[in-house]
Amino acid sequence: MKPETLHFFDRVYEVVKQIPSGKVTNYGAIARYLGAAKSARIVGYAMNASHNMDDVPAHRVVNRNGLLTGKFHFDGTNLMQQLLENEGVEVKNNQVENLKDYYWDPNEELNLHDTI
DNA sequence: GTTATGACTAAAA
DNA sequence: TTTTTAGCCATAA
Repeated sequence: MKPETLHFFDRVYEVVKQIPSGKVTNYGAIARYLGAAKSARIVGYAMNASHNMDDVPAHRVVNRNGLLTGKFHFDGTNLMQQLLENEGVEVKNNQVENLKDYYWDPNEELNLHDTI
């Protein structure tokens, strides 16, 4: 298959969609999974455009520090935090507690990229 | 076509 | 230790 034919955004969405409930990941991990380790910013940019796609759980993607950087892009003031807490993720002051415990790495969990 | 920006990250001070 | 700088590359203007 030729992933190059797909836009970067679409690949990001496919990965984000596969994040299990109650788990979170960071932009760098997704970028690395797509083969662009140093282009984490593009992943975040893709998330910004993901608002049109309801299937993309953007709230499960946080920055490397576990900080909910995209919180202000959600409708509600603390909608992103509530969504995570609703899934069992402990969030405190816009930051995920025990991030290492909730962390989900596509490179570790998704050995194959046939899903796309 | 060139410039600016960003839901980031890693390295340097 | 914390703060700043630089790199990254796809959109937008």
